[in-house]
Amino acid sequence: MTHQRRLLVGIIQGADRHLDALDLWQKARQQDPTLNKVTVYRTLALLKKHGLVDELDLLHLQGGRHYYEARTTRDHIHLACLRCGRIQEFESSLFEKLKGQIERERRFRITVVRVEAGGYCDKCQD
Amino acid sequence: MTHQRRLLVGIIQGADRHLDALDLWQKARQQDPTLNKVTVYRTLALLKKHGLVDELDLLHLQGGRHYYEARTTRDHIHLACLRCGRIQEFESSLFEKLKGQIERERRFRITVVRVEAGGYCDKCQD
DNA sequence: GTACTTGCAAAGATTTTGCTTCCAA
DNA sequence: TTGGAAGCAAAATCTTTGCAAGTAC
Repeated sequence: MTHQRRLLVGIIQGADRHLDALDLWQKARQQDPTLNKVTVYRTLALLKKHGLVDELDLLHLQGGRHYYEARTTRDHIHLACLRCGRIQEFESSLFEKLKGQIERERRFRITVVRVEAGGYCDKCQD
Repeated sequence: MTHQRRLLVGIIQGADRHLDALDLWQKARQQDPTLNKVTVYRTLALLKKHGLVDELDLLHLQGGRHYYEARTTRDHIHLACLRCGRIQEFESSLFEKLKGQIERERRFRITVVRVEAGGYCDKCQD
């Protein structure tokens, strides 16, 4: 556990929105200007491999980057508004049931699941 | 409607697996060797914009590329085995109910939805 | 002390853009 | 004929790799 990793993990856990690698690097550099972008990518890969962060695309609303969030106890769905860009999160017991159905009917053991819906949020409908 | 577009659309619709831009280009070149890779990207962007193809990442099992499939009448879930790489598709009325719940409870009008689950398929469990 | 991590530079992979020429309608 | 599309080359974006030097334990 290096101080670079401690710093990056702290930023991800304290984030109030989804960060991509560049966002994370820029925030980290405010506290440690020598921290290299490559270290960000390597740390994200490590955290992802260990299941501590989830990787999202948010439907590539703004290019091909990936966003990261600390894994929480309960899976949730991301709703991305195609007009205003707002990202909402949504939890549902139906979603939990759906995962159970997949595990039972296909005998597929789920370790990571990503649900992203695009459309128009309540504020962006005519 | 150019012959390049006709060719690319035909390949996507006839595909028996998920193709990325390079796959598509290589298949297209067999029939029209002058077809440019850029045309593939531009055509995919157009089809995506018009909702005729869906873009997937399949959890980036092998790098950061995108995969495309012709949009079908019914949404489905992609199950990616982290060990053998097999991709399964799964349809479920629970999934339809879940979408309905989101639309009702959040008043969010869904136009595109992507569900990708990673884990271990029936053949890859101990 | 040693195995693992970092920084740096460079390369790699994927996708996009500018611009000219061409073609479908 | 004309506006949009394709081809080509080059650039932009995002991510990974090789290697020497540094650091946690």
